[in-house]
Amino acid sequence: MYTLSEENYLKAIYRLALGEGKITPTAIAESLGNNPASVVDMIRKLSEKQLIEYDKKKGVELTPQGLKDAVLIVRRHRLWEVFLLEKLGYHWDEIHDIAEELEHINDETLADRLEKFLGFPEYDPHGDPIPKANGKMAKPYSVTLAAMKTGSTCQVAAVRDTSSAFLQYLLKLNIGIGTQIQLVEKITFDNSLVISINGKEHTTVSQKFGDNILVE
Amino acid sequence: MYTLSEENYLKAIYRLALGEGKITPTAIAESLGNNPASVVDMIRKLSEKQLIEYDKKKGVELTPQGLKDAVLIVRRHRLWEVFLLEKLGYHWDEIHDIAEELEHINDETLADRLEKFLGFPEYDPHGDPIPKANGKMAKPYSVTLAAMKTGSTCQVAAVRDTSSAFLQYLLKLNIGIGTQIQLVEKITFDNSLVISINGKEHTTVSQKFGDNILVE
DNA sequence: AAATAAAATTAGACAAGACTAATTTTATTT
DNA sequence: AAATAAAATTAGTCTTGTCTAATTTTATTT
Repeated sequence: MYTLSEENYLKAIYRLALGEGKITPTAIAESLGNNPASVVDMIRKLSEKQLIEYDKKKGVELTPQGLKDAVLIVRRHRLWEVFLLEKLGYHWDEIHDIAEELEHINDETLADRLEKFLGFPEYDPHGDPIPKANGKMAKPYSVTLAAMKTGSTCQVAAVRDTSSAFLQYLLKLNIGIGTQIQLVEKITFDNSLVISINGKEHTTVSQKFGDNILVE
Repeated sequence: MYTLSEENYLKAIYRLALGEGKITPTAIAESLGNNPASVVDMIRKLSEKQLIEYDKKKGVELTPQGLKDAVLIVRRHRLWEVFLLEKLGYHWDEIHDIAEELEHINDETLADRLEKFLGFPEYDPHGDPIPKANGKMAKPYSVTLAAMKTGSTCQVAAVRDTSSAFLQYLLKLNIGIGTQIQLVEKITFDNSLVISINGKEHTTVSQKFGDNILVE
């Protein structure tokens, strides 16, 4: 299929496309930790391969083919995450980096077989929907904990940040997918959140924290 | 750990070291389908990293560290092959190339977890012994079908060639690990073998075929 | 609108790992 | 032992994907 780099660019562009606003070379560079000059080169390459279109006004956009390829990579990543957690017993803070490598293994039927073996999971261990073979997937969760009304109660549906720093912090706080959280108070000074985890003790977390928890 | 190329060289050298005779740059080049000039470069690189030693007289040898690393790659390859066959339902002619990619995924505990998940298999689907975490493994099978006495009966223990061309041929002949074969006759003209598969009809196969079947 | 800042782009360099062609070294014949 | 063949090595090139530094373009301030 494509080189490792090409796939990583496709994935980065796909992820950026989920947010709003146009996708600039600088944004891609930041997302991949690369230099913008390198990104310009790769934009040229992927454009020639008809996987993206680049227009100074509109920014970078995936073509239908590019989108299809990007979604396949995401599909593989998320399926492997389920495998690592459920079958091999990893914790959710350990699986991202390994899946980052596994996702590039390309075989006609591998993802489909893995999906079947795992029982056609809908969501990965971080709460992200797993694309089906046809590219369709459940709608991602989008409401953040920080956006909830004071006093309301919700359940953790997904995490935005999948860094092990964040996930280990959640582990320490006893928060996982499905954990019930009540938003007790918003501190107006710095938008900190006072929350109650599973009806237990009150804890204060930062706004950044609240922005990275998606609830339902 | 190492680059993809470095790992592939280590693996190739390991495989060649199982045979007899010294390991020359040319042999490595043939084994990887590379140019000898490229091999010379990599020999220099791996020597600097103390993974191999190269002496014109003795040829290439793995250092203790190089051997350890090579065995780990082989371990990962063979464990993934078991996974692909037993858990994902691939046939044995389809798994080699995928395992060739999976084997390079490096994680502290991945191979150990996979091994446990698979129930600590001793042999892979081609009959090759799977190295344990400490590097030890069962002795590989070494007696070829071609080396058997006329009239004797044996069981297929392993295959030397893991190309899908060979494995598909075996599939067509209904030969797998454990299949009983009787060596009915050796044709002296070209060393062809007349065999009886599972006590059934007689079939003639080439010497090359007989050299690639290991029996017990 | 001019000045300034930010973003995008170009030009040129570099490392890895492959190649070809030429040369040197080693091995094998005659 | 000389001639020849084979293997090993060197030298130089190429591609991929990155980088830095310099320049140009676009956006934002004042």
